[in-house]
Amino acid sequence: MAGPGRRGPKRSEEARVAILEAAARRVMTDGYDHLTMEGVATEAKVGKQTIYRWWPSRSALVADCLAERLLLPELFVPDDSGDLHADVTRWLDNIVGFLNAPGNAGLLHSLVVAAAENPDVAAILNDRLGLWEMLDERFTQAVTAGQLPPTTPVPELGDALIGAIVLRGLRNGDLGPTFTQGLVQLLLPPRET
Amino acid sequence: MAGPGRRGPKRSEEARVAILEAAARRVMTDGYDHLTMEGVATEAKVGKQTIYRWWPSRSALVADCLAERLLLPELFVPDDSGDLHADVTRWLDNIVGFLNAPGNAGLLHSLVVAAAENPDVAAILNDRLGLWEMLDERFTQAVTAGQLPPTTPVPELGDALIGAIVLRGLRNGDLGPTFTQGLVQLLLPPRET
Amino acid sequence: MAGPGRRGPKRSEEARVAILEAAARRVMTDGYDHLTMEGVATEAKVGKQTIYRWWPSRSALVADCLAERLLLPELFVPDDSGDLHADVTRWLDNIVGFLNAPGNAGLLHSLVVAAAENPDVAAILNDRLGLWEMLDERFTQAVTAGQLPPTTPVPELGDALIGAIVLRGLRNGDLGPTFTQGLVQLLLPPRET
Amino acid sequence: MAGPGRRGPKRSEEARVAILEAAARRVMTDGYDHLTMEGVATEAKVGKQTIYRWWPSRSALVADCLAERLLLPELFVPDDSGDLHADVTRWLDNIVGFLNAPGNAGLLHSLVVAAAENPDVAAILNDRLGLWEMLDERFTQAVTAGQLPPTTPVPELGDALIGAIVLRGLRNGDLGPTFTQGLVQLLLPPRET
DNA sequence: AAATAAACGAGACGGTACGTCAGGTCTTAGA
DNA sequence: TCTAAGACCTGACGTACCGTCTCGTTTATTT
Repeated sequence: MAGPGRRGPKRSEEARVAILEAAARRVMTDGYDHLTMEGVATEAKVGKQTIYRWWPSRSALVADCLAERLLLPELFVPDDSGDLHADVTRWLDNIVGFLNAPGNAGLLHSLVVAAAENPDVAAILNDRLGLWEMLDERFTQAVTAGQLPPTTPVPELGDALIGAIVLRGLRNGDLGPTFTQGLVQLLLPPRET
Repeated sequence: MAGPGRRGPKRSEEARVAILEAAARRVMTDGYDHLTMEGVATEAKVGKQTIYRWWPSRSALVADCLAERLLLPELFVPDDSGDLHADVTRWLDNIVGFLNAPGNAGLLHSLVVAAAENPDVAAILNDRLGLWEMLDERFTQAVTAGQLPPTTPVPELGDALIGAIVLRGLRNGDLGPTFTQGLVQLLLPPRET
Repeated sequence: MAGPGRRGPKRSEEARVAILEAAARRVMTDGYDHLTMEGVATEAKVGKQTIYRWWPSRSALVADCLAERLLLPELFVPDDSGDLHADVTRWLDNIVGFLNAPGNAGLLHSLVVAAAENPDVAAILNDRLGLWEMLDERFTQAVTAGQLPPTTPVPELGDALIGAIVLRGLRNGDLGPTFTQGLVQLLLPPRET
Repeated sequence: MAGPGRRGPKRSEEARVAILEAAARRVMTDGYDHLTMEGVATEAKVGKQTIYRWWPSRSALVADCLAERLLLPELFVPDDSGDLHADVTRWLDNIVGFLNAPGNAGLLHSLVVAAAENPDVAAILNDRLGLWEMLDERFTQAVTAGQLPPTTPVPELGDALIGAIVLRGLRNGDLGPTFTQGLVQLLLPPRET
C-alpha cells in the first residue's frame, strides 16, 4: 500500500492502536455481534473513514485484534515435560481456566461467530494463534517418543480436542475437571504405570 | 396465546408455513447473517407484524426452521449393526456427505453463528436434533456390548466427534475419507481382528 | 402514492408539518446552503427516512415550504385602484419592504439558489406564488384601461420588474425608494396629469 | 521559474492554471453545485493543499475563473453606432446567443448560485465582468446624445435589462427574438422614424 | 343477525448503523 | 519552500433494517 518512495504522511500508529484497542474492548464487553464501526470510531476518537481506510469490515478488525493478541493474550503452548498426560491436562486446564474466567464469558461465542462469518478470522485463529500447530508439534513429538502409537492421526486429534472444548463452550456446558479428564482419558492411550 | 373460548380468526397455518419456508430458503441461499425479517416478510408475502407476533427474533425463526426439519431434513441416526467401527464410519460419512453437498456449503457456518448468538438455537440443535442423544445411546450400547471399555467418557466422546467435524467445517478444511477414518481410528479402540 | 382503498396507516400529518416547519426555520436562520436533511430530521424529531419517504431532496423540501407559504407568507398582490403608478409603487414597496425586513436578509439568496438548483422550486416560485401571474393580470388590465400602450410586452415587463429586484437583492444593493421610483419611472409611461 | 537569489520555488504557474482550468471545466460540464475541491485537485493533478493555499473556497475559485475569462470569454461590450435600438438589440442578441449555445446551458444557473452564495463572486460579476459598467456608459452616452430622456434612471435600466435575462434564463424560459425585441420595446423610447 | 375481537397484508414511524463522499487541516518526501 | 500525495477528524449523504404502531379487511366467535 505504501510504496518506499511514497510522499505524504505515514499511517498514524496512534490511530491504528486506538482503533484496535477500542474494538477489542467492545468485543470483550458487548460481544462481537454488538460491535459497530461507529462505536469503535467514537470510542477510539477517530473518523470512520480512518477505520475503513485500513480495514474492510468489522471482522477484519477482529482478525487484527487477534493477530495483535488483544483478545487472546495467552499462547496456550503445551509443555513438553515428557509426561504427555500431564502436559495435555495442564494445557486443557489452562484453556478451560481462561474460558471460565469472569471477563471471558462471551469471548468464545464472539470468536466463533467472527470466524464463521469471515474466513480471515478463521485463518488467523488457525495460523497466527497457533493452537493447532502447537498441538500438532507436541503430539508429533509424542509419537516420536513412543507416547502415542505411530498410527495416531495427529491433525484429527487436535480437532477433536479443540472441537470438544468449543462445542461445550458454545453450549455453556460444563468445562470443569470432569470434562478435561474425560477428554484426556478418551484421546490419550492409558498411562503406562 | 389462543384461549379456548377465543374470538376471532385462528392463526393462519398458511402464513406460518410461508414464513418458515421463506426463512429456511434465505438461510440456505444467503446465510444466516444476511437473513432479515423484512426479507422474510417480503418473500413470504406476509406483514412484518405477523412474524413478530409469533417469533421474537430471527434466531427464534431459525430455531423453528430447525425444529421443523426445514434446514436439516436428515436425522443422522447411527446404526446399530453390532459393528461399531462400521456404524460410526457410516454415520460420519452421512454427516460429512451432507455437509459437502452442493447446496449446504454455508449451512454449518449459519447454524454455528445462530447457535452462538442464541441459546435457544443451541438448545434446539442439542435436543430436538438429537445428535448427541443418539450418539450417547449408541455408545452406551457399545459399552454394554463390550465394544468400548466401560470407562469410556461417553459425553466427551460425542463432543469430540461432533466438535472435530464442526471445527473442520468452519475452517472449510478437508471433510473427506482421510478425516473420517482418522477420527474413527482415533476415538474408537482398535478393531479386534 | 396512497391509493384510495389503501390499507396501512395514513401519512402522519404531524410529522409532515414538523418537517416542513423545521426546514423553513433552518432556511430562514442558516440559509439554504446550510440546510441539511439530518438537521431537519433532528429538529423535527423525525427519522431521516420519513423525510426521504416523501421528499427526494432538500430542494423539494424547500419547494414544499414555499407551496405551503412557510417561507413567503405574503402574497404580494398588486392593487387595482385605477392608478397604475400608485399600484405598482405600492407593490414594489411591499416587496422591497419584505426583503429589507430584519429576518429576511438571506431569504432571497436562498430562494434563488434553490430555484437555480431545482426546476421544481423554480416552478413553484413561478406558478404557485403567482408573482408573474398577478403582475401579468394587472398589466393586462392596465393595457385594457389604456394606462399602458397596447403594444406593451407584458411578460417582459414582469420579468424586468422582478429581475431588477432580484439582481439588486443578490448584490445586496440599495433597495430603497430611489430604486423603486427609478423602476416605476423607467417601466411605466409618464403619468398623465 | 525561480528568480536568481530566491530561496525555494516560486508559486507554480503551471499548477495555478491547471487548477483554474480544471475548475472551469467542471463548472461547465457538471455545474457549480457539483464542483468539488477534490475533483478539481484530481483533475488538475494537484494536491488539495495547493488549492487551499491560494483559494479559500470553491466560490473563490469560480470567482478567479471568471476574472480570467475562463467561464465567460466574451465581453459583451455594447456598440455605440449612434443607433441605440440597434446597439442594444445587438448586445441582447449576443448575450442571449451565448446563453443559448449548446455548452452553456447550465452556466447561468451555476453563476447565479455562485454569486448568491459568495459576495466575492457577485462582486467579480459586477465589476470585473463590467456588464453594468458598460451598459451604464452606453446609456449615459445615450442620454447625452438625446437618445434617452435626461431623467432616465440609468442604473435601474441596467438592472431591468440584465435582471430580465437572468430571470428568464433561470426559468429556462424563452430567450428568443420575441423576448429581446420585447425588452427593447419596453425599455427604450420608441424609435423616431 | 349484530357486535366484538383477533389475525392478517400493508406500510408509516422514530431510530441505529451502514459504507461513501467531501470538507478543510496537517504531515511527509521530493524537487 | 512550494508541491503532490494523501492520512486525519468531521459531518452529511442516502439506504437498509430494526421493532413498534396504526390502518382497514377478513374471519370466527360470542351475545
